[in-house]
Parts: sequence; structure tokens; C-alpha cells
Amino acid sequence: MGGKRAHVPSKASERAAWLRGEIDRHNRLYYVEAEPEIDDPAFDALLKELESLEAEHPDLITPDSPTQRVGGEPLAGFQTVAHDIPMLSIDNTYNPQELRAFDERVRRGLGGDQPNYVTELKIDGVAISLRYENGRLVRAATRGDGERGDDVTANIKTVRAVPLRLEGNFPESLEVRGEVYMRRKELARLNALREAAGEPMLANPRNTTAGALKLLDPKIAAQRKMDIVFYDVAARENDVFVSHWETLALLRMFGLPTSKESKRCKDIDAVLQVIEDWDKKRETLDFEIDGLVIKVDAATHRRRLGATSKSPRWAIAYKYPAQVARTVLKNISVQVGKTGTLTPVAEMEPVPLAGTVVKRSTLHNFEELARKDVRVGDTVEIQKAGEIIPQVLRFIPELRPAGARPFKIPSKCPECGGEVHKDPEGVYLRCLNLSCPAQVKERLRHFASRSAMDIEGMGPAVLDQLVETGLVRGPADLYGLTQSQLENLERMGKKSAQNLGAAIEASKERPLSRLLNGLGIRHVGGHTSDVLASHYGSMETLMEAPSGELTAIHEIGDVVAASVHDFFETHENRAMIARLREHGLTMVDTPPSSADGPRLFEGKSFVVTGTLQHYSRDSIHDRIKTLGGRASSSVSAATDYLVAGEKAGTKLNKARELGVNVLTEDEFDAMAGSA
DNA sequence: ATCCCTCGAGTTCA
DNA sequence: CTCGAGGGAT
Repeated sequence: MGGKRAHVPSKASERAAWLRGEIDRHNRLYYVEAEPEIDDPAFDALLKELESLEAEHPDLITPDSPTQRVGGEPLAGFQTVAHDIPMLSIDNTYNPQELRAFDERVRRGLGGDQPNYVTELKIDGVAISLRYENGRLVRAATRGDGERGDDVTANIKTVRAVPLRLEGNFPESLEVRGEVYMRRKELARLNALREAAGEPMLANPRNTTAGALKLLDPKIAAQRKMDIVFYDVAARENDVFVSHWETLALLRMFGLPTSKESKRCKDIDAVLQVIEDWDKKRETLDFEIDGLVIKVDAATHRRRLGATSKSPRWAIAYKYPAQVARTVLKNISVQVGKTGTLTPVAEMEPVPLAGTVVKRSTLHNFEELARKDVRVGDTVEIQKAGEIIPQVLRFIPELRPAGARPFKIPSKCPECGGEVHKDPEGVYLRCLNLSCPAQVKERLRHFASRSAMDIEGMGPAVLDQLVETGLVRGPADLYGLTQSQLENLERMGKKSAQNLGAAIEASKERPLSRLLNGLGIRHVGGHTSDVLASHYGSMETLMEAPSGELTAIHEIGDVVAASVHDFFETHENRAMIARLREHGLTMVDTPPSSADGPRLFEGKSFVVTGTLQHYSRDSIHDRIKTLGGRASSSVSAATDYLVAGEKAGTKLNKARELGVNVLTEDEFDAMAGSA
């Protein structure tokens, strides 16, 4: 360094040009080669000198000067720009078997040839496309929908690892793709600042990066130090590159940083070894990865494989099972259920977890909430129970903002302001106001649902209006609605109103069991409704049944009997049922007649799991029942058959453990169809 | 009294 | 899907 100073040109413009060259060179040594020659203070000194020089001689400023990373004025908004070559997404695999299946597809597609693969870390950041014209960065765009994204050039320029001009023998026009991301250390630094300022914590680097790219003021974006790696050139079929491996080398020659962790593998076994190695090692990285990307190396092979409209056939992502994710708890809201239960719900910054984007999760009840002690503003860890339902595990004490206060248990119903009361035995808080609009809506939703009265078109939007306007207070009111009242609802055309009216009318024919289920009597669901309806056959006899008589029925005990008895003793409920009768509801059970055919499944218990081709869950349950079988919801030793469709989960495993007969859909049809 | 099987209730997301 | 708890068998 010192030696070069001797022939530093003295003229300001030459000095400025030299400084720019040096700064670019050191940037490159730092970010691309990872072999810095000078330390940070020395680098900053060069930058400072250039800044003051440019301040004295503003005419010396060039658009690609390293001092111009933070552009001038904040933007009014982001322009949408089209990608010349679409940014395809990559298919995911989640286990070695799926990856081997990919390998087999590839080799079949190559007529048996064995391709080389390149593995790359799949950094959890934001995909980006950068365009260089004559070596100058002219545009940076997010992936968006793959066809068009947002122009984030001003913010991308603040990423120090992004060269503003290319080096080497670059083509006149070049579009490159990479991933912008944030290191864990940087996130920790930002959070320390935010904590001191009493601002909400940033939960994860990915969201923070995405947020930073969308900041309208590049000066603020510059304060969030982001990083980038490049992994591809956007090119068409006739590209000049021989292999992916060489493309990566070329990117480095242009001064574009690439990952040092990419590897070339001779077959899928070698790839799986790399995956296994990183499974343990990934925690030691200073940034987050959610898996690896595996790409066929040779360009000739890629061309033979081609792409579907969504993704290339020559690349696949391998994702590590992301069991837990971190996000920020933005708010705790309180929901009112159909029985008046107040349930606290965690509203979170959306975060990807095990294949979906999670933003809400139940906190069950206020005792549970107090036990977990999560507070608004906390960073929380969430996981998915059985790959489906998100749960809040815990908060991260180090990331708790200073002012976070424990959630206050509501003393009034948040929906109607009514009195709340703690369930004597249970842990639940309940709104006691039976005409609380939230409860009314929930009860009506249940009444109209598929497993009850099955009124098509009676969705939440319609019910909201009907209840808010006071037209409907209970199930009986639905049958008094006029056609013009329906038509006057928002977003309701004449045709939709007619359909809805017809659906309401049709629901009058539902058998007693469905009506009972719809009434929402405590402890009485679909199954118990069936039992009661088939025992009594009509509403009248059931209503007058004494408690002792009810308990004599198989599967009805003290608790259920008392609940049913109480329900029919209550004046309001009797009045409602009288009104339903006036409106002409059937209110009788349709007993199985011998004309229904043979009861092939008599005494047999079935459980259904997974997605079926020709049945909905309800329709197969109906079919089982008409044939005299029992459709149950959980597998046990008492289960005779499990019908397993696509994506069967834990039930299938349990059935195998217990030695329960497992049927495919076709096998089930064969059994049922021979009727 | 205790176990096991089910049901009901509350739950999320595409 | 999971939890808690009702119902019945032991």
C-alpha cells in the first residue's frame, strides 16, 4: 500500500479516479475473494477521502462512484418491472427418497446419462435479479411473481457486496441472479439498537431483508447492512456457458461474489452426503439456510431436460425440516366462540413454516397465556403440531423489548361488552350474554354448516350482515327472510339471492339428526345427534324425554343427558323450536329402510384419512353409514378398516402398528360396490 | 377406581 | 390435529 502512494497523481480528478479504483478493488478482495489486504479503518479512510474530494469538486462525481451507494431522495413508491427472462421457482423435496426420485427423473430424461450435480446453500433471503449494461448496474428487481417484480435499485446499491461496475471481460449486457440476505450478527446489532430505542424487535433475518428492500428511503435501507451471493446468469437456451460450475467462476471474474460453499458432486449419493454434512454444520453459519439447491451442472444436460412453466427440471431444492420458526408477536386478540368462550389469539408477523405461511395461532386460554407469559412485541418461537396447526412455544427473553407488558385478562366481552365469567371447573372465560353478536354469528355458522343444515351460500360475509343489521338473531329468523331482504345485502346479486333463498328452503327437509347437531346443544355433536335422532325419531318425543330415560340410551351418560334436558327445558329454546316448526321444518328422522339395500358394513368400524379421489370426507362417511357401518374419527384396536388416501399421516402409522386393515380407495369401492 | 375408546370443541391454511 | 373429558367396560 505505502509504496503505491509515491506515484499517486496529484490532480484532483486523477486522485478521485484512483481512489475509486482502489475502493472497488478492496471491496472485491473483501467480498469476492475473501482475502482483504487492508483493515476496515484503512478502507474507511479511502472512502472518506473520496467523499471530501467529491464534496469540494462536485463535478467529479460519477454515478457509479462508491460514494453514490446511498442515492438522493426517498422514493414515492416502487415501479413494477418485467423480467426479460422469468425468474422460475424451484421445486422442493423434503427427504432423501424424494431427492432420489428427482435423480431418477433426471437420468431418465438424459437417456441414462449420469450428470454431475452442483450443490449450493439455500440461503433464507430474498431472490433478486440485477442488470448490468456496459458493466454498470442499471437495475435491480425482486422476484415478484416470477414474471414481474419491484424495482429496488436504490436499495440494492446500498449493499456493499454489490459491485456498481463489473470487472474483467464482461458482456455488453448481463443479467445476474442472486440472493440478498442478512447475517445473524447484523440482525443482533439492529435489535440491540431497537431495544435501546424501545422499538419492536426484528424476528428473523429474512423478513428484515425483505422489509429493508421495500424501504422507500435508501438512507434507512443503508443502515441495515445486507449481503448478497450470486448464483446464476439469466440467459436463454443459446447461452455460452458450458456448465454451472463455470458460470460461477465467471461471475467471480466479473467481481460478483458467489458462495464458497458450493460443491460439485459426481452423483446423488455424493449430494446426499453434502446434505447430511450441512444438517449439523448449518448452525455454525453466520446466516440462516433452509436447505440446499441441487443443480445439474452441464449446460447440454440442462437443455435436454428443459423446464415446465413453473420450474426447471434440472434443479431441485432440498429443504431441511423446519420445525421451529421465529417471528414477532404483533398483537393478542380475543375471539368469542359459539359457546361464548373467550380465546386469546396470537397475531404474528407472517413467517414461513413447514410449507405454509403462519400468521395466527391460538393461545388456548388465559391461564395458558399467563403460563407462557408471551407479550405483545415479543419474539416467539412457533412450531406446527402434526405439521398442521401452529403453536406458540415460548418467547425469547433476550429479544423482549423493554416496555413489554403482560396481557391483561379481559373483564368484559370484547365483542358485546357483556359480563364474562370463569367456567367453574374449566379454565375458560365465557361471555354470558347469549345474544352477544359474536356468539350468535358462530352459532348460526354452525347451524348452516355442511355437517348440520348444509345451507350453501350462507357464509361468514352474509351472516355478518344479517346479524349486524338485526335481521337475524337465531336460526328461526333465517326461515323468515324475504327475497328482497336477501337481495338488499351487500355484494349480493339477484341470482345469488335466489340461490341462497332456495338453499334455505331446501334445508327445511334435513332430517332430525342434522337439525339437532345444528342447534349446538352442549356435548351434542354429530354422532350424539345421530344416536338421539334414531332413538326418538321425532323432535316432540325427544323434547319431552325425562333425564332418566336419556341416560338409559347407549352412549348417553349423565352429562349429556343433563345438557339435552336443560336445553329443551329452557323457554327460549322451546319457543325457537316452535317457530322452526311453523316454518315447516321436517324435524323427523328418516329411519333406515330395507329398501336402502343390504347393510354390508353392519357392525364394522371405519376410519378415513388422507385425500381421496372420488369422495369428500362427508360423502364417504355417508356411504359407510348407509351400508350400516360406523364412521369413526380416530384409529384404535377397535377399528376394523382404515381407508387411506393421498398424504395419509399419523393415522396410517397407527393403523399399521395396531395391525388394522388398511384399504385403498379402490379396495373400499370394491367392498362397498358389490352391494 | 381405572383404562380405553370416542366424541366435542377449538383450531390453521391453501 | 390435538386436547380434555364423557361414557362404558372392567
